[in-house]
Amino acid sequence: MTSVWSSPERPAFPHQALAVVLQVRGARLHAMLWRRAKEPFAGAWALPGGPLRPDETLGASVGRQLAAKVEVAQLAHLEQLETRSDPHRDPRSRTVATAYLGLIPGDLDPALPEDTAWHPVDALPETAFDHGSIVGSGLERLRAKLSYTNVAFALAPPTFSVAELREVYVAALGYEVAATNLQRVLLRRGVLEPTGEMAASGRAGGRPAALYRFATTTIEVTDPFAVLKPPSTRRR
Amino acid sequence: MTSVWSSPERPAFPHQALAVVLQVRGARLHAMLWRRAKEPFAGAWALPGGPLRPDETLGASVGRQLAAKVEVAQLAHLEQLETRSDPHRDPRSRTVATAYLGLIPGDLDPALPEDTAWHPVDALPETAFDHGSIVGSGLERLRAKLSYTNVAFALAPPTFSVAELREVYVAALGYEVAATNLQRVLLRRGVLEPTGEMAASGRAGGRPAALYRFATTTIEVTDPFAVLKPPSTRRR
DNA sequence: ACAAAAGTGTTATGATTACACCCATGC
DNA sequence: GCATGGGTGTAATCATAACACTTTTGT
Repeated sequence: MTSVWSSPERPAFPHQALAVVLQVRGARLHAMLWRRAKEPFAGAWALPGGPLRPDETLGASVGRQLAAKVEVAQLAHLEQLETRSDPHRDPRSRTVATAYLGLIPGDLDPALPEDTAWHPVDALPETAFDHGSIVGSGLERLRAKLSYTNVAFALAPPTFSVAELREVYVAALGYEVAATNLQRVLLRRGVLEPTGEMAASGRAGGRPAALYRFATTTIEVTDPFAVLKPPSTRRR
Repeated sequence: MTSVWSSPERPAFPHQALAVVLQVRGARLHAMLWRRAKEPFAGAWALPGGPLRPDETLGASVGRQLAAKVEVAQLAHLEQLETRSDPHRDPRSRTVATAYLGLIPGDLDPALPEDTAWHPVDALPETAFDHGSIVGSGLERLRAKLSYTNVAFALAPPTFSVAELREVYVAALGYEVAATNLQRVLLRRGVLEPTGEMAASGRAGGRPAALYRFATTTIEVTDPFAVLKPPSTRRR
């Protein structure tokens, strides 16, 4: 199945797989973008991605395209975000695009191609096509999931102190989070577990921090029912 | 822009827009499906939908295709769900499909074509393609959103007693919900407002129920931070 | 000793569940 | 009067936020 047929009855559309890749760098959340050399949007920044091939799924396609920019193994999480279909989103010709959200742990510093760079999500440069608003969707999704799932495992290093984890949350959420409470919430939910090891205390002294890790490195819902919980089963 | 070009560099794919349309009927949540007459999957039940046209968005396409089955004005809510891209999801030839979730208020009983019928989501008949699992995704999305948004407006009649609303929640969530608490949660959040009117009391007597309506008929997040709320701004 | 950083104890707050009880209506 | 629902009052539970205080380290 290397070719796909089309007819007036079943029109066909070029399809792009795009990725919003996010990473916390220097206490700020950044998105990976590459600078377009050619028109349209020459000089503007675009999401990594490219055409879907005849024999791959969108997920596989995103992985493949991303491999041109970073080592894909470094992506700790990848999920489908949304599909954009405005007929004029690409001025050249109609293209449908499905965006994914990818997350990279903060301890990695993947080598990037010449044209590719990290940009703080709260100060994006001029973006190409509808990519700016797609980054917005990715951000929104990440923020929502940080609060009721364990996704933070995909942004944090493998092992970390609560203070470091707090930085990740603050960078991603964009507001202050108290380390004390963060620790307790995540421990009670069983999201974090102590490694038993300690971090060296800083240059200025201070009690050395205990190191933690995420109990799971697969996304899981940790706070299932925001409300309207099913009736409690226990009798008293 | 009535035609779309394709090349080995930019392969094109037929694209379907599908809809998971849900409604509470007789205290059970149902999905709208039509019975396929032709192969493949002759006799199996499929989601309404069809090919994306060259000049429409996916959202518009879903609306148009759905119009062939129900009066679209009856859909109180429609949102994009996900895009399926398995190369073999359609055995005839590769097709990408984007599914939407549509909700119809319980007081309506739209006329359906001959081949189309409602099926309880907890007892679906044999389904075509990957449509069964797409219904599953829709259900999951609905259940999650019932708990932190006001989506229930799209399943409930315009005006209702708390007991009726409770039925909607029970049918959609699949577990018991106490009317007392449901009322208080939704009132406190400002999701419901009293109409001032009363329902006639039933044949067997009983206190007449007060009628309520949803304050908004647009989806809104009503329980924003499951946890990790931003610090409170008020000083004490 | 003292400053710095981490972590624990403790209280307050707020939302929600559970459940007893009171209210309004038809027969 | 009494059965049938509907609605309110209230206590118990639980998760979280806030903050004081203790612990452990470097200088």
